[in-house]
Amino acid sequence: MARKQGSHSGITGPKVRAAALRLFARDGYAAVSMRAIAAEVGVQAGALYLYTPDKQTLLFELMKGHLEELLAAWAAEPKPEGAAARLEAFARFHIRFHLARPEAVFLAYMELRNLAPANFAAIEALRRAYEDELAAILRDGVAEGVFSVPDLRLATMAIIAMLTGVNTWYREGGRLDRAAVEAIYCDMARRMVAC
Amino acid sequence: MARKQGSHSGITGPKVRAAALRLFARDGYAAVSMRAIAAEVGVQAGALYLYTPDKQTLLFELMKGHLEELLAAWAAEPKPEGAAARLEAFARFHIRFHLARPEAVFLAYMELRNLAPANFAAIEALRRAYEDELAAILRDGVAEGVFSVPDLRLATMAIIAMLTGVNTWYREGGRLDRAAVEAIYCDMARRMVAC
DNA sequence: GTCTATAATTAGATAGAC
DNA sequence: GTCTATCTAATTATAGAC
Repeated sequence: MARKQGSHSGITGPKVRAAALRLFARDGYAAVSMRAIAAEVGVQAGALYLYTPDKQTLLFELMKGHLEELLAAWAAEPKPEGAAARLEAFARFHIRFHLARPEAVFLAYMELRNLAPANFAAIEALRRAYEDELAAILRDGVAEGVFSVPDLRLATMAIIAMLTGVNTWYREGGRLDRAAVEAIYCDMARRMVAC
Repeated sequence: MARKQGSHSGITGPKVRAAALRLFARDGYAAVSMRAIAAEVGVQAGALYLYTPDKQTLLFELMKGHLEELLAAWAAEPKPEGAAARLEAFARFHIRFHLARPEAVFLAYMELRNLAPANFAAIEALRRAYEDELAAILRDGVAEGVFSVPDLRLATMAIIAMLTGVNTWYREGGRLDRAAVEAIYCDMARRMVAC
């Protein structure tokens, strides 16, 4: 019987996370067995527990990693002068970042209910921090007199929902490329809050 | 041993669907066992199979029923003259209908991947029919010269994503009541497509 | 670091009593 | 119409060999 043994080490950990992300996104956390993840990686189920204490932690680490990467990437973006330009930068960044990792985005939205309470709280805090970035841009725009926003929090939620919605229908090789989609959504976001 | 027997008939069927809806929405289709549904109804697992051939059909019927109800309710709405007024009617209807049944809405968005292929196709057709209702309003508005829409399909998806997003954050007894939320989102939708 | 084997539990669905 | 009992298969996680 073929028995793979020896040192593949150093890469199995990332492979486990990649396989879990792919399968969780495709079939849902509850529907994916540890055996299925192991098969995707090419090891036996027992070996997974060298890389994660349990299935729940695997899910949490994936979601946490995604949101931390999102916040870090936005922090690293150049921030132009003026709220209008910063809103455009945010909209374009959001679409670009989210279209580049559809599986992680899907997971972060769909599997919140499968998080243990403490893990859920941590994820919600990260999400809220990201929303606050957009809220700050809108607040600045109102202060500058370039935006008209009836309700700051609702406008924030509306724009994020609108932008994230791209992931539900965008397909590579479709009618519009990413740049065109970015431009059109940018325009719609600007209109929503323009004076 | 207490053994409930006799004719509770005529109400168990609806109770099964209601229990399945509640549990599927809360825990996810894959995480809910037939035993859990039975316990919620107050019967044993075997009894469920008098009301559904299997778990998959139970999910499909819930989603199909929700979307058919959505289409029928919109068809029954009064349609004012003019695309601008019809857009307002659509936005208000969408928020009102969706906030009234958060569990069914959640299910219809989250459990698409757990549908068998044929069932998925049927659900997608119903969803597309609903999207087409909004697309027709936007097209009429462009023809009337009251809307400016860079891309009809993207504007349709953007408005629906924005409106449906209300369900993710709205809580009864929160800062704004439903009427206020309707009004603000209506305003944002109008701005998005206004000339 | 990975395997095999296994414990303890639970799943969807069916059969037959009442 | 519902219950009890059961079949078959799959689940998470652990123990110990190598």
